[in-house]
Amino acid sequence: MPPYDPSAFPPFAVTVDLVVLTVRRHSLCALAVRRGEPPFQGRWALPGGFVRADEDLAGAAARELAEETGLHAHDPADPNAPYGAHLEQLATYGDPKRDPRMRVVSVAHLVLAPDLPAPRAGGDAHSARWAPVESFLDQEPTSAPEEEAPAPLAFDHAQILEDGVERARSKIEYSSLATAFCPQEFTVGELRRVYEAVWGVALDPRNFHRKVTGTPGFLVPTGGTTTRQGGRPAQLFRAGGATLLNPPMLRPEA
Amino acid sequence: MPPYDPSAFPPFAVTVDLVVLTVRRHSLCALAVRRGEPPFQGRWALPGGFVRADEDLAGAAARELAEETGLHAHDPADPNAPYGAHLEQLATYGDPKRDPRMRVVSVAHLVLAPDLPAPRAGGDAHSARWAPVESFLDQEPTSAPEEEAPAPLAFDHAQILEDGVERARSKIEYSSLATAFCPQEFTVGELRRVYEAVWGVALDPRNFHRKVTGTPGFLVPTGGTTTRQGGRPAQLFRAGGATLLNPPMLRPEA
DNA sequence: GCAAAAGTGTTATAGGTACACCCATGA
DNA sequence: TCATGGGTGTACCTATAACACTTTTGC
Repeated sequence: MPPYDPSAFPPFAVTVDLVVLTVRRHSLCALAVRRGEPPFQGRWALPGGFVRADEDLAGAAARELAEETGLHAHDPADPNAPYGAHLEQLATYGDPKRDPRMRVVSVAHLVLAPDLPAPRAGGDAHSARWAPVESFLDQEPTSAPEEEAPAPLAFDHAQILEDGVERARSKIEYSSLATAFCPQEFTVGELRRVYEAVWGVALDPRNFHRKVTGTPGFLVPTGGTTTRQGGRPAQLFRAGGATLLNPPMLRPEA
Repeated sequence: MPPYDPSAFPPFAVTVDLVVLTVRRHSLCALAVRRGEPPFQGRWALPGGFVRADEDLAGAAARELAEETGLHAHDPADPNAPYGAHLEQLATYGDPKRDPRMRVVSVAHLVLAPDLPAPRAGGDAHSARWAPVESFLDQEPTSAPEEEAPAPLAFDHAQILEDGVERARSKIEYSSLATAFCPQEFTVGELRRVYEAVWGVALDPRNFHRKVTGTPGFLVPTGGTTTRQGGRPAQLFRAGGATLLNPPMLRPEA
């Protein structure tokens, strides 16, 4: 690396973009915001913004998350921190032509959040929405046009979203991350519906129950029960300390 | 995102750093280069350099790899491309203070290569070396000081190397990436020694043989045999087309 | 013959799938 | 009483771990 010489390297803008996922009404949904300025004015895009001069990448992502949703991110380094959404770095996108204005490198982050109150974005409810991830990804006119399918996402955001969804799908296999989609206390059935929504499959409720309650460190019973799903009261659980599941959850094959 | 206004965002330098791993003499080794200029002059660091104005991130990583080692990266999008090292994006490091000179965001990449002829770096053999990854990571004086243990790596490169090693260790579990450490044709025993070196464990040769030859798409026999390891001649294999292994290889627990 | 590495067979056991069956609540 | 979801028991099957044993070379 050469000594400090500002003319020796080209200047870049660095942004963070957020893939914010949640499970609503049995379906995996992503947060999108409507762009107010060109390029791609009026199109949907992932939330994000410039990294400031004095903040690190995770900090910028957490700040953008709070500004766009009111969520605050959980800091895994501090287990006593208040409850918060899971945030992790996803990947970095730096094609020279990805932004027509200038050279922008975007460090994408993945956020997993429980089902939320309505999103807010600068107070304008029309400029932020949750939508099923397929509505952003299935852009070929395979079936009847649905009103759910907006124009393709701006920039390379469809690719970023697809990478984030795939990360989430694979990571809930071998980690306890699926609990990040649940409220603090949840039932085994609610957790199962998270897996079913993220993977897009049906799971056997009986084997699922045995498996998650038998995996050490995954779930700890709170002692309470709930009947909010109807039927027999279900035990309530919190996420246990384990982050890596052994044995892992197995995603059914195609 | 605000409209184009160069004063609205701080300028960053963007670099790529490379975690280049190989297996030599039954041990997982990383490539390091000696820094010629401050900061950290004379210390070992990961190879890397600035991203140019017109190249994308993977292209910059492939260029640096060729410049520092003579290796060229395999393009997974073109299976007919000539044999080459595996290259993938690892993670991005952007702490505001990670480089004392200026704000630098580094997009780290992971390279897996077969055992190589001696490294070269600008023709100066003294400025590049392979060393076991533990010699860079075990920086506490746990045992007798070895000549193998140089000063800690410059910048945050010890963290980057550790992340790269962990990525390699986990990825050979469920993908066929371990073959990237082998020459084009290799024996089951050679592949087993790769797993043993990367994981730092001993594996049962008999069960290993059954498992890798029984996993569809992992290995294809070339028909040839070799006796270069001594003992009974062993069949030679090439990497099969499969990238995801099903069932996965299981890393023995602690 | 002997050492060394390759490769096969066999057995015990853990974990998964499928599904019959019972439990506790609200309507 | 019935519908709904929660939860347990059990039989079958697949994959793995452990290890005895045979094969084919070099020396």
